[in-house]
Amino acid sequence: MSLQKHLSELVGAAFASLGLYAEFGAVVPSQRPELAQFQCNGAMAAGKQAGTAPREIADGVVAYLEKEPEIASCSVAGPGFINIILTDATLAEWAGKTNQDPNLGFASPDTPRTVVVDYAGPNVAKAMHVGHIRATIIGDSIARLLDFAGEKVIRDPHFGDWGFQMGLVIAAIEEEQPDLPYFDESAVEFPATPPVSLDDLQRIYPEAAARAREDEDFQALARETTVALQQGHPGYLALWKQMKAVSEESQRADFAALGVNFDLWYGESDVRDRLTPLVERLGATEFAEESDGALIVKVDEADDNREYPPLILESSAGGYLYSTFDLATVEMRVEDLEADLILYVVDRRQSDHFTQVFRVARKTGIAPERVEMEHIGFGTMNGPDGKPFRTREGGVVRLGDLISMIINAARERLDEAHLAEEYPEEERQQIAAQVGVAALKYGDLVNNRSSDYVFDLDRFSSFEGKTGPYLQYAAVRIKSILRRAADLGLVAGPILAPEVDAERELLLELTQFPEVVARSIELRAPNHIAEYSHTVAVRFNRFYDACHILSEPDSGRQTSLLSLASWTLATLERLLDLLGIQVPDRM
RNA sequence: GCCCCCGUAGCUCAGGGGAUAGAGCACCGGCCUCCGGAGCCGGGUGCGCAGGUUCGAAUCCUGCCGGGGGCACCA
Repeated sequence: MSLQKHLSELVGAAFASLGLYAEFGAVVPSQRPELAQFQCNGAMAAGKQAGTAPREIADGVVAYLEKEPEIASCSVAGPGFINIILTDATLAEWAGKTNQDPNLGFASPDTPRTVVVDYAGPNVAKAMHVGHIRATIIGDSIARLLDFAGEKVIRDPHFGDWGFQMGLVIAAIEEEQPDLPYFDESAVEFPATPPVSLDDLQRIYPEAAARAREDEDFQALARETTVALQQGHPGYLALWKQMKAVSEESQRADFAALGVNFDLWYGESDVRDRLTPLVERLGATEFAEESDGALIVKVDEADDNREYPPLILESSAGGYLYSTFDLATVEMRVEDLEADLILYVVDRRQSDHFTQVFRVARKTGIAPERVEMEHIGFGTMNGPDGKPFRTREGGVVRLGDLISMIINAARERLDEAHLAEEYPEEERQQIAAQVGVAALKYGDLVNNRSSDYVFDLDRFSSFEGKTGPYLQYAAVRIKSILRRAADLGLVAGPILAPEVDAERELLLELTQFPEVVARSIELRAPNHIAEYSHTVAVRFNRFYDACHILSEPDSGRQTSLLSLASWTLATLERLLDLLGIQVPDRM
């Protein structure tokens, strides 16, 4: 139970004592900190419903609350705002309860759900690029949030490895090097090493894609190649496996650099055995029909204000496209993984695609009613010019390059600031990596996920302002105090009633942790965590300035302040962990 | 053409139907016998425009203007 929930129940009881719904008692942090700590706005709504003057109701609530020992003062303001200030003893009591709780006051659900988080979405045949950064970072944070909240989380990168892009690349390679054994119908053995490097693929794929747009013959060839692969052509399959291995190697490196892990390592191809049976089954239902040589399912619904394109089950060439992969993947996640909720952390430009998939999955029974599916869309990462982030030459920036870029920037900032100068080189580089990744992740996650944002290397890697490095620095400073305190033999003690404003405000801020986490999960919005972590750091810095722990003469108070500092650190580290950011021990 | 998203301070961005709309940067001024000053304190005439709903709107609805995106065999 959080302090805010506890208060809401208390105020709810006050409303109930007046014969009104307890729900009106919902309490939120005060918007006017100089007036109160918490406020309840329920009197206005209650007044309207009961046909009574809001202030009259508020007066009644206040009269009830004034008798509560936890409440120091309580008053009505404006049209019927109820302002509440708690006694310092109550704050200390709640601090004591939350401080030692590993979940920092957050209560897990009674019945965890199985949640599949589908994010990152790398493609075979190319290295990850900036377009994957948000999917990876946001998806990872959402998975961490759900995991912290006690859900059973299954992280799945969902490789794009079975579609038309594979046919394109294979067809292009076949044309370039037709003598390779993969293309020899009679071959039964294939080379152990791939005929192409990742750099080759980086070149071949865009070229082939561009050519297919203009060259109808090549396009048809690539489609046929895709179908052949999907139908199990041995040579194509062997080549495909090798290309997959080549790109996975670089993708694993990128994920490792970002500190992102998955529970599964599945792609479209992992449901390939489900494709034909699924299409045959749906093809026999009233939902499917033939159109322009393709097998489609219409997805329009009665109260739509627009027309949707149909979902394509099977292309006119006889191959399967990503909608079919996604449907089969839903089926797999429902049947094999027993998912209750599937989250797709994918660029919001694909919202029509997910509308199609969700509707078809629902109406064909692939996704039973109990299974929820959500598209968690996000906006684009732009460059300083406001257009999608590119290299100076106008090319696509590889994710690995972006990561190196920001780690180098972090290293430069550390050197400039003469931080970590006396540490071993290995540790300095390790710190630079942690700081760089923090800069990248925080710079992304602090934005509302559905809006576009501007990637600014210098700003993100700065130690000043609302940045990842600033938060790491704040946490490191607390660690430093705790280390020094330990050296002096000081042990954290019970949290006493706060005496100064900065101390009280920090304490109050820390009690908001459960609400912020809950809201962040509900909205699938890590930016609330990011904003809150900054607020906590700012509150701590004020406290740090106002309360000097190590020189505090009163030992009871000193150990209380120490506890507050360690509670802050625990909160900050947890918040940053939810964003996928690590805090070095020193920097 | 139809549909979706966005428009908030000089800049980059938050903002949950509630009071006086916030943060960071930048700029100006203070604070170092003290735990890491990469800190703290102070400095602000901003919700694209016009209507509507509501006791109350940046938030919900309608229209307009401006920007971005999407519209079946790519993912």
